[in-house]
Amino acid sequence: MAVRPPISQLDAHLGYWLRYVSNHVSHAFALRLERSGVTVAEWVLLRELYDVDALPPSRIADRLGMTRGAVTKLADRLIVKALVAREADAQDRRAQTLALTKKGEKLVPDLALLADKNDVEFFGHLTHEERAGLEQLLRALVERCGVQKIPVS
Amino acid sequence: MAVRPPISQLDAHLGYWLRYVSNHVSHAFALRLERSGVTVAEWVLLRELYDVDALPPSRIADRLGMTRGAVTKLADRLIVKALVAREADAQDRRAQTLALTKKGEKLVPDLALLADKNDVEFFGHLTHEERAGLEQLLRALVERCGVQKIPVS
DNA sequence: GACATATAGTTTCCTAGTCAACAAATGAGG
DNA sequence: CCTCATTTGTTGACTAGGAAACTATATGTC
Repeated sequence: MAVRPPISQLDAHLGYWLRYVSNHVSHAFALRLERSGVTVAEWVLLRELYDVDALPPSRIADRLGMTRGAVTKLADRLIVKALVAREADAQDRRAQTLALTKKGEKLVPDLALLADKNDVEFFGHLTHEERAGLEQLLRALVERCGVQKIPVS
Repeated sequence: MAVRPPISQLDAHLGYWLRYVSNHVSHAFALRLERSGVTVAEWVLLRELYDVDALPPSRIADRLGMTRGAVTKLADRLIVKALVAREADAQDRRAQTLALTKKGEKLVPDLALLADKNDVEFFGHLTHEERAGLEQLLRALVERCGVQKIPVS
């Protein structure tokens, strides 16, 4: 084999390790959610709606960092599952609003427990200092990147 | 609005922050790669082939944590771009092998520089200790999760 | 040797996004 | 008012991946 100029290894990058761990944590969480018939993106939307009465899809698209088209389809799926309801806006006839149904409202706290458990599974063994340090470091990185969206995938 | 039972916030989870940062780092890298007409998954495959003469698709699927079907398509795209070549295995007529073309071999070091730059953009401002600590923590997490795959997306 | 089983890669169907074109409604300027 | 630009949500074409069925070849057993 021809000798090739040496270049940096994939795993020489922090971005590599970050994605590695992040993928695993998310995948494990997706598996937990699976039994409830909900995807991670769906969970995030549901969780957003839990804290407020209702949100227009466009706001959700902004917050989740998705296109409006994607939110339309995401909402469609949640409506089919009867977890979310669409309502017309009284003032602006272009606009809508999405809100949790009773069923959705009931489900979200259970899913939140799954999220808690998942975090414990992966980070529970860290010391308090390690956890705090990691969170602070990640928050600082986000700060530096400017205002950003909720990671959905 | 009905008062709802309080539950944990999305951003109370380390997994949330991890994904948040990871998504941004990867997205920024994808933008850098874009000018070379290569996706992140394609980059990872190219980088894997750089260190060896050739690999069968099944090995690649294992290493990248993708299905063999996905590797077939990924390889197809790289072949169209003339960065990778398929070769039949002499011994086993089921098997193939993927290898970099001259063009691919030439491109990979450039892409490696992009990866380096991207990592500097996001983590360059950290102290040496912070970087080392983060990497060690992430490596330890991976260790705990067992042997895993290269994160591709 | 012949047949059952396993393996390598492909293909098809499905999911979940993006992007760009679109229709309907609003709002701002003349 | 009227018109033109903007905004809201939807749609359709496309991309990238997973799951499982499929084809061809190899292997192991009787």
